[in-house]
This record gives sequence, C-alpha cells and structure tokens, in this order.
Amino acid sequence: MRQLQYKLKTEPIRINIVETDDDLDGFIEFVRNNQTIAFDTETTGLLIYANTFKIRVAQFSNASESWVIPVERSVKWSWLAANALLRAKQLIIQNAAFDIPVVVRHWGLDMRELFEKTIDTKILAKLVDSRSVDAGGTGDSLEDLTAHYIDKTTAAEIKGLATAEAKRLKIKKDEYFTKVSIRDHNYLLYAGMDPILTYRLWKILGKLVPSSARQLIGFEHEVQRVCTEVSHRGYLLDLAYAKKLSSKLRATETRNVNVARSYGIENVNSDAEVIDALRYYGWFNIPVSEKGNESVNGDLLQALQGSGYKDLAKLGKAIQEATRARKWRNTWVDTFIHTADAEGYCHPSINTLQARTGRMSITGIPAQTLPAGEASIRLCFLAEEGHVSLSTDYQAQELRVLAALSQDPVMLDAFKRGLDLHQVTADAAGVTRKAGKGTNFAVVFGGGVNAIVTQFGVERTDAEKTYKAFKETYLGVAAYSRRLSNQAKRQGYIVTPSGRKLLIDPDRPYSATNAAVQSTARDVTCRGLLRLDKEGFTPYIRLPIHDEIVFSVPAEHEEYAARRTNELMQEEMAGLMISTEAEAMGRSWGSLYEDPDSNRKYVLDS
DNA sequence: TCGTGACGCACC
DNA sequence: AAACGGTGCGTCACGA
Repeated sequence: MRQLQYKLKTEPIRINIVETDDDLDGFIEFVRNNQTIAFDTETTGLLIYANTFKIRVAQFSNASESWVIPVERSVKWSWLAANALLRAKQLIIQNAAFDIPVVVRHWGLDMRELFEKTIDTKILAKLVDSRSVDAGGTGDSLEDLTAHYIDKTTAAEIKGLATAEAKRLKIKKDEYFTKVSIRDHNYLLYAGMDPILTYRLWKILGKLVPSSARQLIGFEHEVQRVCTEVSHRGYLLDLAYAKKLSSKLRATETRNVNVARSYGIENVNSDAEVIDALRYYGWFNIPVSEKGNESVNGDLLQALQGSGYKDLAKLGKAIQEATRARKWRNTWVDTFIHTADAEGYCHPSINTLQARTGRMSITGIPAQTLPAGEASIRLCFLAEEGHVSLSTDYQAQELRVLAALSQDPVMLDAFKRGLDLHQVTADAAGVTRKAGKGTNFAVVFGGGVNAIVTQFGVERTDAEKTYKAFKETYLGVAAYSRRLSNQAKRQGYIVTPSGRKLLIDPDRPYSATNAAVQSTARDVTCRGLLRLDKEGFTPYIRLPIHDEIVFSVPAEHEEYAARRTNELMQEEMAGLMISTEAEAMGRSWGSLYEDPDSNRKYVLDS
C-alpha cells in the first residue's frame, strides 16, 4: 500500500492510498473504527449530470488519517466506498449539495438517508460568519475556511494546486481534474487532505455557531436536502422549442450585427469601437462610469434611438438588439441545451445559503435573473407529461416582513385591510403610485432620496416629498431602523428572529434594516419549503426563486395544488399574514407569462 | 494563455 | 443629515 505523509503545521497526517485489493482490509477496519467520517470525492468536473461525468477518487478521513480510494479503477472499490457511506453513523462533508447527489447518481445510494446523517461544514461556516472574503468574512470554500481557521500555508498549497499542476503537466487548468494520472502523487496527496481539513473544520466550527443560531443547524440541513432533491430531479427542457428559439436569436443577432457593420463597427460588444463610431457620426454625449471610463450602456443606446437622427437611431437599435439576442442565447437558451442531461432535464445548482443574508442563489438555470414578465425563455421549461405549471408566490413579501418586524401600526393596518401599500405611501405625499412604490422599495433597500431618483426614475422634488412623508407616516419603521442601526453600531451585528447572526459593516449601519428584512423573508420562504416537503410536495417542486416556488403538478389536481400550496406556504408573523397567491396555466413555465388575461385558469389568493 | 477587475444588465 | 440591500453572468481589457 502506498502511504503519503503531510505535515499540517506540526502535526503528521497519514494518507493511505488503496492500490490493490490487499489494501482494502485496512480501509474496512478504518470504517469500522470510525463512526464519524469526513467524506469527499474528486471527479472529472462539476457538471454532475453530464454524460462524461465520473467519480475518480473517494476519500474518507478522521482528524489525522485519510483513506484515498481511486474508485475509477475498480467497480468493487466503488462498491466498498458506497458501503462505507452506508455504514458510517455520521458524515462530515464540505458542501454536501455536491457530493451527495454525485454518489446518489453514480452509486445508486438514497439521498435522504445520506442527508439525514450528514453535517455540512459549509452550513456551519455560514452560520458562524455569512460574509464572503471580499466582504471581510471567512468565505465558505474549503480553501478560504482552511486559511482562516486552520493554516494559511496549507490553504495556499491547496488553492494553488490545480493551477501549478496544470502548468507542470502542460494542460489547461480545466482539464487537470480529468486528465491528471490517478496515481499522481500531488493529486492523491491533496485529495487525501481535503476530508482531513473538513473533519477539523467541523470540530472548530461546531463550537463557534452562536447560541442563537444553533436551532438553525437542523433547519438549514433540511433546506439543503430539499433543494438538492429539487436540483437532482431537474426541470424538463423543451429541446425542440429551445433549439428553435436559439436559431431565432442567432438570426436576430446576425441581422443587427450586419447593420452595425455597415456603420463600421465590427464588434458590437466593444465599447471602444462603438464610441469611435458614434463620434464619427457626430454624437459626443458619452456616459462616464464611476471609475471615469467612457462606456456604452442602455441609456446611451436609448438616447440614440430618441435622438431624431435617423442613422444614430438605427445604429442604437441595432447594437441593443444584437447584444441582447446574443446575451439571451449564450446566457440562457444555449446553456440549457448544452447542460441538459441525457433524459432532457436541466439541473439547477441551488446554494441555499449563498448571500450574507442567507438568501439562496441558483446557477445552472440562473432562475433568479431570467427576464421578468417575459415568456420566451421560460417557455423552454415544461411541467411533466400530464402536468401543468404552478407558481405560488408571496405577496409583497419584504414589505410585509418589514411591517411585521417593525410592528408599524399604519403599515400593519394597511396590509390587514388589503390596501395597496404603494398607493398608501403615494397618498401620504400626494404623489403618483410610481413614486410611492419607488420609495417603499428604496427604503427597504436602505436607500434615500438619491436611490428613489436614480433607481426608480422619480422626479427629485417628488422623491424628496415622498421620502419625508414615508418617515412621517410609518413612524414605527423609522423607530425600528434606528433601533437596528444602533444595535449594529454597538455590537457589530444584528440577530434576526430566526436566530441568524448577521454581521453588519461598521461604515454602513443603516444596512441593518435591509439585512434583517431580506434574511427574514428568506426564512419565510424556506419554512414554507419545509412545510411543503413534509406534505410530500418536493417531487413536484421545480424551483424556489426568492419569494416564489415553481411547481409541476398533475393537471387533474391543479386546483387542489393551488389551494394547498397557498395554505402551506403562507404564515403568520407577529400578527400579520405573509400571504401568497397561486397561479396555474399551461404545461410550460412560460405559459404563466404569456397572455395572462385570456388563458389564466386559476388565480387563488391565500 | 490564463485569471481578474470593471462594467453592464438580468433579477428580488 | 444622509445612507443603493442582496445576487449571477458575459464581455472586454489588461497584466502576469
């Protein structure tokens, strides 16, 4: 058997590499003697559901001894590794949302069984400090956490490994994990070290989770399990439609690129070229970015179209349409086509605790950033055969949460009476609903008059008037914001009602209100998600998106599903109902967005 | 040839 | 007195 040594600071680490069947006895004994085991895999990439995806190595560790099983070399070894997972009483994994679906898909293990005995160090780390490294926090990757909690040198070696090794082996970095020899010393050494570090992080982080947040540990693991099940099941792609849309977008791009070319612009994405051309045609009003660079943006292209100069208008429109068509194709449609699995399902990656407020992020199907109120992209996704799409979302979720948290009597009363809060704010200032709405949102975001003007396009005098009226009308919100802001100043953090500790930047204490609202709103959605799960809805969930959950439900039960998802998702918070609305239509997700008046079948308020 | 910063643009 | 919160992704430009 091959053994490697590593020195973690001063402590010797032993890494055992299985090379022949004779080496397995030691591994079996290790599994028998260690009820709690840290687990990790090395794979050929990150796209778990791609045809070419393979598990290369499986690693099992305690604090100082690691077993590396090159499962790629033997079905029997894969089987033994799978069995080790079944035998373990407790698994410690860094980012179980990756490794568990990997072994479920490739070794046929049961997802729920694995999640139920897993502690994810990434979840623990997020509950200790949810900030990214850029924001002054610990980050949540194994490397960043190792650097912060264990040892900087080790972290640097791991972080630099793939780059350095790719260079040494004269291959691209992306190819390293696929092409490196399964017997490569460094590859095996660092594969062996990963679960050692994970195990040690578990020991350290377990003690650091604040007492207020301890109740969230179980909750967050449940949320992760449900979301990983959703991701694992995937969302059915309408491949024929997607391909048609892709060529349509390509045609639009080509047509408009040719127009731009006739004005001397080869690359519509190059700001420098576009600006040169505009100057040539007599347009000198070029926006300047925050860093002082001239740049092309939507406002400029819009201004050209309204300029009254035929050529400039034509050029502005062409550039806008070309770049949009290209972006839509690259970002959405072609990505869906290329990442769909063999059965035609796309698998969103759901990071249940991505943002510092705890908000989720969804990549793969970047569901959170699809064009709003626009059907064509969502028409790529279908409910199952015989099913329809159902979307249930919270109504004015963040504003209701703000009302509940602040207990502002005017806001609470307005919601309880079913009034339109944007109009209530507008009326208090005698301005348009648009100004009222902008002000409501700006305040939730922690902004002031400037935010209302620049973000929501409100006249400055109206913005000033409405902002003032907001403060005078919702005295409870103002008091709540002061309270939170003072707390953040005094102790550097706030604690949300669920017990989540949110560290607030000392130079931005006013952001505490937004942090509390955003984080609590996220908790509302996640609690709803768990109630849905408990009642067996998980197989029908396709995507959670901030304040909304998208389902595929059997057509004959759509009315029941609409009613029941409403009942399960809504919840009362400090006397105010955070209510929902369910909407069902055709088979495609996009059908919820097209022709809303004529085709809508069910719209049920909670 | 890569990784990264800056930017714009999608969203809640 | 005033304060723009949280994300992901594609592209270009630039420097190692």
